[in-house]
Amino acid sequence: MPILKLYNTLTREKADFRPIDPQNVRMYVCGPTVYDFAHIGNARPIIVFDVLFRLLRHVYGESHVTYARNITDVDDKINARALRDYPGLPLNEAIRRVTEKTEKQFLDDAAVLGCLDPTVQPRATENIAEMIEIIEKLIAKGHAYEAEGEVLFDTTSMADYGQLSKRNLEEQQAGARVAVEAHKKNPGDFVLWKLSEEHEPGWESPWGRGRPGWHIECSAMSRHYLGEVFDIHGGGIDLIFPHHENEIAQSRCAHGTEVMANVWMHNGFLQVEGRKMSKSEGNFITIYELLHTETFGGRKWPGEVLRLAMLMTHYREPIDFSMKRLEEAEHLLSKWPVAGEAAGEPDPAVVAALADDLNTVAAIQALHALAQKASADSRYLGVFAASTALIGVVPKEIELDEAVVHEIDGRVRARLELLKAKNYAEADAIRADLLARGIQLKDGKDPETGERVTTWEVKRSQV
RNA sequence: GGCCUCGUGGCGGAGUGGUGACGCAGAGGACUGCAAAUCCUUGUACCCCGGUUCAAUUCCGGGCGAGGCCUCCA
Repeated sequence: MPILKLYNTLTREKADFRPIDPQNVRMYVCGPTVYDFAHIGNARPIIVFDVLFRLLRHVYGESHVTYARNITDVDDKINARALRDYPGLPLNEAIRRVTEKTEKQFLDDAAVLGCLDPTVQPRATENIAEMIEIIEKLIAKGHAYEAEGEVLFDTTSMADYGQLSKRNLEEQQAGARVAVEAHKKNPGDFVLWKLSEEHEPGWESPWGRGRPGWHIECSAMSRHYLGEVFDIHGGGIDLIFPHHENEIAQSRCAHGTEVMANVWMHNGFLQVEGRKMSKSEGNFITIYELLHTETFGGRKWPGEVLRLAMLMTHYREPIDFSMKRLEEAEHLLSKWPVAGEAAGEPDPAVVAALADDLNTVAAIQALHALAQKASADSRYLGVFAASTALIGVVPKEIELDEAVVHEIDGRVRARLELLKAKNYAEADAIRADLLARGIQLKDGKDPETGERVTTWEVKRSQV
């Protein structure tokens, strides 16, 4: 069994991964707030931690890994979006439409990107009771207080608050732009619960009808599904502060534990064509658009190409998401054989690369070498398939219906006849025509007879 | 202003106190009617300045530059 090495944001170093219980390795990843279609930046943690999930399952066994990824379906952004998109509907109905539609799209996107379903995908609204329970504990232990219709976490009540982000509260306050909110004891205190207006979504609680703050859901759901202390907690690098810092504060103070999760992992940011992706820059692009429309580079991109492009950079490095990168990924993928059924153990070089803090770059290189071997010798196809399954990038044979295959074969034969007659113009016209449809002809020689043998493959999906 | 991360060839990226990983792209060649595919060959790289050292891209210090967080954005 290979020993995984993982970089831990908590300690800022790479260390051997020792699960609390190898029979049940537990990982939590912050999932989407379902108010808008996921963009390509959101796809990164989904893909990166899917690879980790696959690796953990490989090392510890499929039934010995629990992966929880939440769906945040209560949030003021959702409320705002509901009001904007469905002004005629009662708010709760409008919210339901927004979250249902967005969640479905998210799950579709994740599937097309080749991600396995997490073991559990809890929704925030299904865990309100858990949240209330934790908040009650925090108040009882003196870590939280009520003020002006809110329950707030008292950051000064925790001696080592700020450990994850290495922030010191006093130093922060010196230069930071801190919104002055009089009801907070300290500027860094954050909301655990806030009262709702009549028309806003709300749940009954000891502090009145209200809704949870942003961070409490992850404390509640991770505890519910993984326990008070678990192995790995992941998410985007921007979540380190304040989100994860505050999750840690809530969970540790409520449960009286030394850590919330042993290993904290964060993926780097994504840029588009060298610039930060943002709506104001006009380079904001959703996964849906990449997969199903021609807005990026004037064409659609298959999910496995997006996935490979994403994994061609180490997860902690910033990634520049460009057309060139996608083309390179597609080119690479086109050289990989369609392997079919996995057979045997995956290539040790691929496993070793991934075991080293998810070095997908090295893994892909090892896969590429294996692909060349498998192309030349079909005995390696099973191992190749078993290995690509580890990163979840599977080269796909593009399905053509029989009539099309028959037609293409006929034209290939016609071309060979034309070549025998040295009618190059017409033969080349057939070749060019097929190429325009994405069919690449490959001429070879029969080693025995020396005669020309033509095979073909589909290069692009739009045939 | 505070804190964090990072600076290797056209691009993606390993790695090391002294012998130019590797992949992609590019170039040359073989093959081909011409291509493609395939095969072979090919790379004056380590942000700057000091210091340590026989020797630094690699260690130390200082700069410069890029990015991120501090505004419920992965």
